[in-house]
Amino acid sequence: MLDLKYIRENVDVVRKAIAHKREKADVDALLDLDIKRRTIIGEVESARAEQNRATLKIAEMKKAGKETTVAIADMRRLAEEIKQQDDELKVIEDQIYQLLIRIPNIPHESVPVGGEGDNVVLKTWGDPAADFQPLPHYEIAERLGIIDFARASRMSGSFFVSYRGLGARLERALINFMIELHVDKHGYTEILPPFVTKREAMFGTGQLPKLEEDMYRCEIDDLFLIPTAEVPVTNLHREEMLNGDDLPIKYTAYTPCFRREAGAYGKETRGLVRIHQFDKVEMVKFVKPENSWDELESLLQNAEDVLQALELPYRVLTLATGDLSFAAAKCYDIEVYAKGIEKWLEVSSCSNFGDFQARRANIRFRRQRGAKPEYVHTLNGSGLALPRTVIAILENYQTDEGTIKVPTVLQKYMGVDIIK
RNA sequence: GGAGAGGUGCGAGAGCGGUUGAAUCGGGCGGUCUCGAAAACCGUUGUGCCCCAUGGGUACCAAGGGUUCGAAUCCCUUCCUCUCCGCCA
Repeated sequence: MLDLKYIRENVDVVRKAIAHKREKADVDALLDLDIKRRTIIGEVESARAEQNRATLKIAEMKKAGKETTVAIADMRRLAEEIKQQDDELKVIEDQIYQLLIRIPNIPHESVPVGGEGDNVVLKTWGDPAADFQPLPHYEIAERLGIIDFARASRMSGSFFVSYRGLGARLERALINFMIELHVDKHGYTEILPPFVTKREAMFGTGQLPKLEEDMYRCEIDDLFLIPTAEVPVTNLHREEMLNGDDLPIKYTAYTPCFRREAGAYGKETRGLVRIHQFDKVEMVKFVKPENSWDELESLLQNAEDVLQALELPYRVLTLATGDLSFAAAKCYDIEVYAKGIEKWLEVSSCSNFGDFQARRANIRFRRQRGAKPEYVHTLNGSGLALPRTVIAILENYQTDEGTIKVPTVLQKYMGVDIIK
């Protein structure tokens, strides 16, 4: 959410941001309502001031034993008026809020303007070339009996999977490896949060109101299954005043993620590429405003470190404005190369949200005791999403005998050096 | 699931429906004293919004409604915390 005052004073910047992000938001209506709002506030508040004065006078009159019925009758009328204006104000403020929460964050100046085709490849690491054509992961996994697509679909529907034997073990190995890397080497604190949150939490990080259709929801309790650990972990500090000395706060968390992927069924989603439930290790940071751009770079580096340790080829993209998510000011995508299906697959998005989420979730800090509260900046990035990492391992570490070598860093977790 | 208790400022904690933005204590900050420190004493110590803006106004005592001329204080709803009983991984 942007600051209303900021919008009022920077209309053009906001308009441009909306256009570049290919969002729809009615700035004119917002400004209109803002003017109305301020007019009414002026009226209501002077009426209140009068009411407050009168009310003191009545108290004095009573104390002095004077007759107050006339004064009270007058006040009754005034109170009625105030109530009416107040109701009107409330309607307007609600309308303003509804418009406000639909205005996207403003892209950073370094973000290329355009759509998906304008994403910029920032760098490529490792070698995507293969010396033989490996099988797609879904075939090799099926053959080795480490992922069971058919039975998972039978009980839960399509796009759910069940890992088995060393497949399940590989999943756990990756989770442990990533968490330990971020905790031991990158200085993050591990969090194991709830996997279900309330509506307000989804609002805080910006999933709602836009993405309601993309989430699983427990109707009776109005609770949502998290689509990413970003939601519970960022919301840990919702409505809090943090101590400036404690910043930056860096959390990493493993959670399963649930996404309905409504309307996303297509032919490019075979196997593990797009599933309704997947595991992910996430990194979340709360930082001082002046540091957030540096923190974005180190966040990206932390995510890259995972792929480098796994020795998987990848590239980094700077997303163009049109591809940027609603709440992000800037975002890097990391895509791992899968040699079997011959595709670059997104395994991480590292974003700086500036104060956009913090304002919405009301996460602030004070530099020192007694200093003015300021909004923190929040960032998050996957480190990494598991299924596509598994795809890359199954395809890139495949041998021409149809076995899978276990990446060196995972061997101590797997207990074996080959899956056969 | 059943029965209770409670949610007040940075913390603890008070608050007959009318100078309560909120007593008191503690903490923080500033000062006096001191060679320095401690102690003691004095002062100070919230956020948002609006405006004819070095000032004025208004709102906020979990959240939202209601009663009233006037609500932290009374009523209703919701959320959260705690205790006891039951049930359960």
